Amino acid sequence: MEYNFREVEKKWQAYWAKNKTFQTENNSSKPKYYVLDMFPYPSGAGLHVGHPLGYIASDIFARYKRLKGFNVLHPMGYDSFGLPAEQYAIQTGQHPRITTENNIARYREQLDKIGFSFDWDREVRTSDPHYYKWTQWIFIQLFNSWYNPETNKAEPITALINKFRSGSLTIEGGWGEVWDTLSEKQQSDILLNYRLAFLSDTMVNWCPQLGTVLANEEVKEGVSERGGYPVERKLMKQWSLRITAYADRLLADLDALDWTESIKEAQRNWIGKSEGTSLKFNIAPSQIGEGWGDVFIEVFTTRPDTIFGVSFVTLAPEHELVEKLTIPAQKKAVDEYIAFAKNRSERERMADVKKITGVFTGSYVIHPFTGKQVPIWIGDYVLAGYGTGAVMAVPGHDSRDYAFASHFGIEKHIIIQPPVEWDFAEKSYDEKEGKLINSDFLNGLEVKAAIKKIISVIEAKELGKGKTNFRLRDAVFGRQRYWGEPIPVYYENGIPKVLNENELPLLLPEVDKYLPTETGEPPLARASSTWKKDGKFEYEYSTMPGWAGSSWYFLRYMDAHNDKEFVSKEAASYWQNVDLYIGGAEHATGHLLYIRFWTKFLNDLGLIPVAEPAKKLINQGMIQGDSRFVYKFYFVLIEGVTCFMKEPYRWYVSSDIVNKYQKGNSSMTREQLLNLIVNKSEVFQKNKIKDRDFQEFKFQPIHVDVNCVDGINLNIEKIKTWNLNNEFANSEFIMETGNFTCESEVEKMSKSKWNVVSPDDIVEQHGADCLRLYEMFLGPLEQSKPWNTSGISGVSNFIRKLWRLYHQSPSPIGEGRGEVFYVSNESPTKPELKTLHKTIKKIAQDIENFSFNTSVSSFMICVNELTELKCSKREILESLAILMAPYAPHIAEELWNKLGHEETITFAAFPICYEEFLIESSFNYPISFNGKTRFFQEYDRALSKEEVEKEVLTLEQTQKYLEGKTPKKVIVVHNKIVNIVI
RNA sequence: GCCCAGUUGGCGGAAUUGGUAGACGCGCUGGUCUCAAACACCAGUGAGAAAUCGUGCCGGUUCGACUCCGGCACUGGGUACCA
Repeated sequence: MEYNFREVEKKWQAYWAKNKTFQTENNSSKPKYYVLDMFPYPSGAGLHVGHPLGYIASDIFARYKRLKGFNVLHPMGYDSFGLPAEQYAIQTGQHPRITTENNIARYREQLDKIGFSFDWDREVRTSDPHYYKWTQWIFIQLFNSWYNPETNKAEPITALINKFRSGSLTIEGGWGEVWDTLSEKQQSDILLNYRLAFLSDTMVNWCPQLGTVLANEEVKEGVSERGGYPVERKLMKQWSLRITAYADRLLADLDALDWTESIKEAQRNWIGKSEGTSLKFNIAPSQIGEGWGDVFIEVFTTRPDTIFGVSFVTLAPEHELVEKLTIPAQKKAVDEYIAFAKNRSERERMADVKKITGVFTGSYVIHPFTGKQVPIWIGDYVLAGYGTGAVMAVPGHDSRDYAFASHFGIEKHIIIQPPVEWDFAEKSYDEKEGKLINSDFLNGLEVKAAIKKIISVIEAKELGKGKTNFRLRDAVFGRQRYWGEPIPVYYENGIPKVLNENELPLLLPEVDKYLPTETGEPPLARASSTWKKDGKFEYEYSTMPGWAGSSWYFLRYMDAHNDKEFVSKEAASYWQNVDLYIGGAEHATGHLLYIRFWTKFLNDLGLIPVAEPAKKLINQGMIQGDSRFVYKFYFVLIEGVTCFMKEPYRWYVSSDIVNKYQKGNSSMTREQLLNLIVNKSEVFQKNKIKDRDFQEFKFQPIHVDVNCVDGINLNIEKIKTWNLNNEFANSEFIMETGNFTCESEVEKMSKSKWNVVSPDDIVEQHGADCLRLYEMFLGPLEQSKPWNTSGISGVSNFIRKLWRLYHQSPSPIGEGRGEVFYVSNESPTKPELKTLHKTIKKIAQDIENFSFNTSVSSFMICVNELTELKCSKREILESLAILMAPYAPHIAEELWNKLGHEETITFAAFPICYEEFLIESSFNYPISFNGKTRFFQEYDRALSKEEVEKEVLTLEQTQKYLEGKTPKKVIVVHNKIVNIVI
């Protein structure tokens, strides 16, 4: 009987569920191993074949670790708060909870069919109140903490209050008061400057279409990552998290992580540490009016060595001194410019990065070393949020300053002699190489030495001091949306206060509509008037962003049902952190930074024993869609010619024909093309349309569902019933040969491009084991690749071949091969053992290296060889079943069962490779001449280098290639290669 | 612009430390089985008539380079004036 994957897979999935095979205990004598997948957002479209790629890889690894004797934690859950469900709710009125639950049910069904070894008893959903209670609880801890720069960690805010109270820390902001004499409001305002979760007026990314603010990571190229809506800068009172306090540690700890270099680089760039110095420029005395006091412009620069090259100073348009420094004559121009800069959206700014804009204030500063007057400009290439919002411009050695100076005709000074030829009329010299010139006391120094020297001078003269800046911004934490965790804050007399632990969770209230109120408040403001703290204080109306729940979920899996703590100390100390984390690289600077931040914070408070969430991270590549297009034929007939037909009627032309006409190889003329179409079309024939009747025509490629196409050949019957406004029902398909071919293109897999392939179809047709093996066989895990099912038959055949290996003759019972299960208890032969142990070695290596594609090949080779050897030895076949189990668990379980085992294969012992079976007595040396292999010669492995050399030179073939010459040199690498140099 | 990854037959890809380039699979070609087809099985398959040539291009190191070094091109991803 042939292998019946449908029956077998269903049977074992039911077995695993019933016996809770993958349920994991929090204590065990076995060593622990934690394998985690980035959990999915359950979208309405369901899983496509790209999703399971990482899940299959992690599942193989988890199953492998179980076979290796580890206590494996391998959970799954859902990141179930998010925009799509809410957008759907706005459109349909259906509560996002319902949509989300339906979507989760569908995801679960799809996941179950693939045979993953998840411990579903630990499932988490971020939108579940039992879960978000603890997300809120962590927020409260953030609110109640500050970052102590002395101990370099987060500490309770009460410690800070004590410092203020005792006077060991001065209260900043010119309060100069005794703490206890300050009002509650004043105290609250001061503390908000320290709390790790704080409320402040910040420039935020406001997305009007989504009606919410977005984090920097959620904005791509000036538009929202989800939906692609324009984003603008806006000053708003917002909850933020002080991630910048952790910038240094987030950067430094990257080095020790076993993550891909590209992700670490992305994080390093995002954090963007730059070391430089601050520097004061005094305002020229002539500018200073009455009552100005001690006014100066402070700039931040990483190139203090270029101080003598400064030819102007630029302020950001938002800089606080702009108004003061603008002279009356320039006021109009400056006001206009600031208005212009303000109204430019982020997208516009990015779109014309090259466009240089700015305006002169009319004022000057005094150069701190030369004493000369330096003009003050305003330019929006200077960002208010970075450094001090002011720069010293050195056009000769900074390309942005160069562009600005060139545009406005400001002088440029050359103060570094480039070590290479340089045309300063062309561009600035930005490199940190070369000797200083025209720079007074810095002359003759190399750049690096000059930087050192100037900083010491600046510090000695108290003009500024060494300073580090980060590109990383604090993370905006509030969203003006409904479907998220309520922020556990209420306002008492305008003072934000957090709830007590026993008041959690603060449940998401019911609302009549999921839209902002008429007054522009977030949807939570629609909650009933009784939704108030103690019936009187208003709650915060913002909810948390999508990344809140995912920033700590790896901890909840350790102790998913704990209603006393977010995770128990015992569970956290047993599981520590994730040993292997698999997910997409798109989370490089978002999720992966936040989860590290929260982990460090919880670690600082002593709540968990680790400071990093995941030791090893693997990024699976994206599976792209392979889209198919058909060419639609549009035409205009010349005047007077009419074509009668039932409306609507359409023509599609096979791509091979269109390409012959279009691809510029002129293998088909316009007449030939039209003739062909006219001849093949019944309608044109009936209406006696001729090629000359066409005034003009064109072909337009339109997407068709890839599921209606076999390779590139369109299934015409299928497409006619494909329900896209009945587009294809009443149509003619013009083709030359028997096949109607489509165009193809690799694009992102998306519903709108009709190139989505669901894993369900593959599982239905070929089985889960086949899907698992095929997704792995496709190529290296980390590489992106288009989905293409053309090779799936190879894997499908392999599974059948594997099955037959356990059923092959000599069977004492059945007649034909593959009829009856049969293994023999005889001792295996040497070649059989060699094949097995070679495979054990390879598979173990491959799994450890996450090279799953090559292990599938090895299995194929193994099965091919054993089939060839007609092997039916129990000793071999049992080991093979275990080897296969992580990859193709269903068939492995079935074979294991037939081999007579009552228990699941999950906890069998991974076979051990014995090298002695791999040793061969001889080696087939490749004999090469000048590095090119020409022939082979077999010698005993014990033969020495010298003996091999002697033997090779006597060979007839060697003489042939030597052509009578004496070899210059003969290299023999023992049991590797012989190379003869002529 | 900057950063990262990649470029190997018709296709997906393999080659573990510099040592047989193209494993394995798809596709294709021929054959066996069949009334026929599908399935299955067997054989062949980088190019070239051959000598030889071949891992994006140019150069280097080496007895020997897909692998190391220098330069360039292209593709994909990230980032966007961060002083």
